[in-house]
Amino acid sequence: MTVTLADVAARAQVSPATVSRVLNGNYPVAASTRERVLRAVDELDYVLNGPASALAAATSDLVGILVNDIADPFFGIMASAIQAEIGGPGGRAGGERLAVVCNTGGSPERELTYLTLLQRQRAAAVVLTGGAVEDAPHAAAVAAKLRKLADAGTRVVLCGRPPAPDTQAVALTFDNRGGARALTDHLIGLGHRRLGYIAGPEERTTTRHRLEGHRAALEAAGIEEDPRWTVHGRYDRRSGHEATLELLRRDPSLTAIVAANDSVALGACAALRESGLRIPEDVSVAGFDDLPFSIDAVPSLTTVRLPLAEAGARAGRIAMGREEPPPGGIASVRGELMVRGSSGAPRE
Amino acid sequence: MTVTLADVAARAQVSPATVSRVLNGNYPVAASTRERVLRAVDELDYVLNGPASALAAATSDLVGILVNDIADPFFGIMASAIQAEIGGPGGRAGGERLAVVCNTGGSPERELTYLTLLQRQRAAAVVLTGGAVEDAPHAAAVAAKLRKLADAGTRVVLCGRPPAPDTQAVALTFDNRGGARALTDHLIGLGHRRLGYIAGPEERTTTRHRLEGHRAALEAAGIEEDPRWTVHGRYDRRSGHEATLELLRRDPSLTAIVAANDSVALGACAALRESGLRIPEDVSVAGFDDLPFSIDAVPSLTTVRLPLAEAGARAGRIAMGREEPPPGGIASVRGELMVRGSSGAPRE
DNA sequence: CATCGGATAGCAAGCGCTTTCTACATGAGG
DNA sequence: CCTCATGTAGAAAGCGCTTGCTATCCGATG
Repeated sequence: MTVTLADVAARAQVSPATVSRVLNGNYPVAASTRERVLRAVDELDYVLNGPASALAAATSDLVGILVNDIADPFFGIMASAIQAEIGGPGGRAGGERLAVVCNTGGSPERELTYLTLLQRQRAAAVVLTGGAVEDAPHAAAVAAKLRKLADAGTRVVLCGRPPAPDTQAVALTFDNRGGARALTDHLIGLGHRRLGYIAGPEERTTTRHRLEGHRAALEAAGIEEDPRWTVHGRYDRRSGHEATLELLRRDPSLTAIVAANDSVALGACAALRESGLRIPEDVSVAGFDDLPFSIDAVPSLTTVRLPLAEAGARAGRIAMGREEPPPGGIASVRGELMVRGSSGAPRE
Repeated sequence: MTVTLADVAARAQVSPATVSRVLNGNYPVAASTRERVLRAVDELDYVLNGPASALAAATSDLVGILVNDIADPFFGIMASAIQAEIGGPGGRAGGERLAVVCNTGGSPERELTYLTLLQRQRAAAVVLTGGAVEDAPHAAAVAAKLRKLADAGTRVVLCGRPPAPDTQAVALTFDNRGGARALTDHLIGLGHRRLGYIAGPEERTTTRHRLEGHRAALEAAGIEEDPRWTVHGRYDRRSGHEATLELLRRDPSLTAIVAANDSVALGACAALRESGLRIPEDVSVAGFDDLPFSIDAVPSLTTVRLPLAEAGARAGRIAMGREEPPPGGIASVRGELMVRGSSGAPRE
């Protein structure tokens, strides 16, 4: 039924070994023979059996990409960039790799399960994107897994994720703390003194780092933070909406709201408008990430641009061994403050 | 170095066959034996060799998802929904499948290459999302590939894509025509008579169907369309921006602009604002898809909601054989008109 | 003219797992 | 007491490919 290497070999009047070598192109084969084989492949419409060759060669052309939420452009952009670099179809010839995008939904268990699944597939490389969950046992489990993967020859790269100690994983970390600091500095510079902060889920590194940057800015400016000014939520619009109403309830005198990311900021904007507040005249709003839609918000969103595509591309290249890992295996990727219409001086 | 089934068998004092059966759970194994095996697996930290078992069993647990652009939430949302249903980790027990998300970038060649790659991996199922390219040779090539995949036992589902004739592929098609018709009907109902249309790339089914729906509405209302009112572009914001300026140049008297999708509509809004025009007082704008950000636009976008997540989930279930395909293998998924702030009666 | 080395091609041994078929108990039924 | 289903486990034959090693053919060399 299905055509195998042997069929092609028979048709081309050569041995299976030769066909394999023609297909893999890593062994001298006479031009005439090659052509004969290629013709046979074509005529029989032969398609290599991936699992079989992976088994025999003990390698695979699968590359895993772990994301928290593929429906979120934050991850989509990174995944797309990684994907473009791992040399899938369209990339430079030779390595035709398949990107396996795994949606963890932010769940530690699923993260682990996916890593096992990728280990099972003997993935050529794995890229983990986005913040990590801050839970010691889980972090240890992940580190152990990553170590095992590395041992098995899988290259591991972290993109937008803090380094994993005791691991050979290369880390391209976003400077969330620095970006948040710059953002809040900007608001303080405009004259704001009462700033609400809508943080992400409690246990994530990204959440903590951004919050720390924010607080560092407050502290540097001698502003004492009111505990009521911080609300935790998810990284989505809805959460921003709810959190904003909550902040407004707790302290109606806030003049600025800093959000965990752009989606949250958009939700905040909506809530403010519904509350009859103008942006930025009554309340300034700031986001984080600078996703494509941020510039289209009205007013356009002041935020911190993270070079998602660039970082993803770099992670992809490193995963493919096409670029040297940064010294020490760790690089910090900085964000850039984008001042736009949603931030202004506080009223009066 | 790496632990194999045989090692586990030795440790558990059983034959490899038994270990395999315990792991696959499709053959009676005495409880005590099972436990012994499981313990050995645990102690040795054994991980099944995916390629090997795929080869031996002639099946794989990979599911391919083809998308045009994973960075676009339109596809991200569908991919996410499909993924959730194919029973990856977190899904109901048993089938732990890996979703292979392939980014075609809208390129026919890459689409074909990816299909071959998935065929090579002996994918369990393949879901193709988004519109198809309207090019006879290419369509034929894809159809041939799909046929071959189906022959090899791979289930093929089209999600948000027109049916592929002569193929066993199940199709969940979006009623783009109907949605577009409803949308333009709405605008005409508001009193608009001069409507610009920013279409997607020429050769795509989605583009054509939406445009046809739009024109059908015009015709039904007895409005003769001016060729200058249609501009083609890409499905992104940038394109919407440029196309809008072009439309305005061609006919400044337009009172409404219908966009190929929400991103394009957002670009259109930006261009209009920059041109000093108010929305919807001076010009109404409408999008398509109802992506999450559409409701946050200011004014919020009138658009056609496509049940992306629902369709994706259904496609995923069908791909897994967990839901009956629709009768005839074809189902039309309707959109829903969402009237919001960006559309209003024309001026004067 | 015998010999040698380079270029090609083939042989055959796996890679690690699944699965059919067979073997062996064991307790039930006659 | 013997025969038989019934329930479990093992032996072994692949699955389709890669690759180290060997064999062969040739023109080049001494």
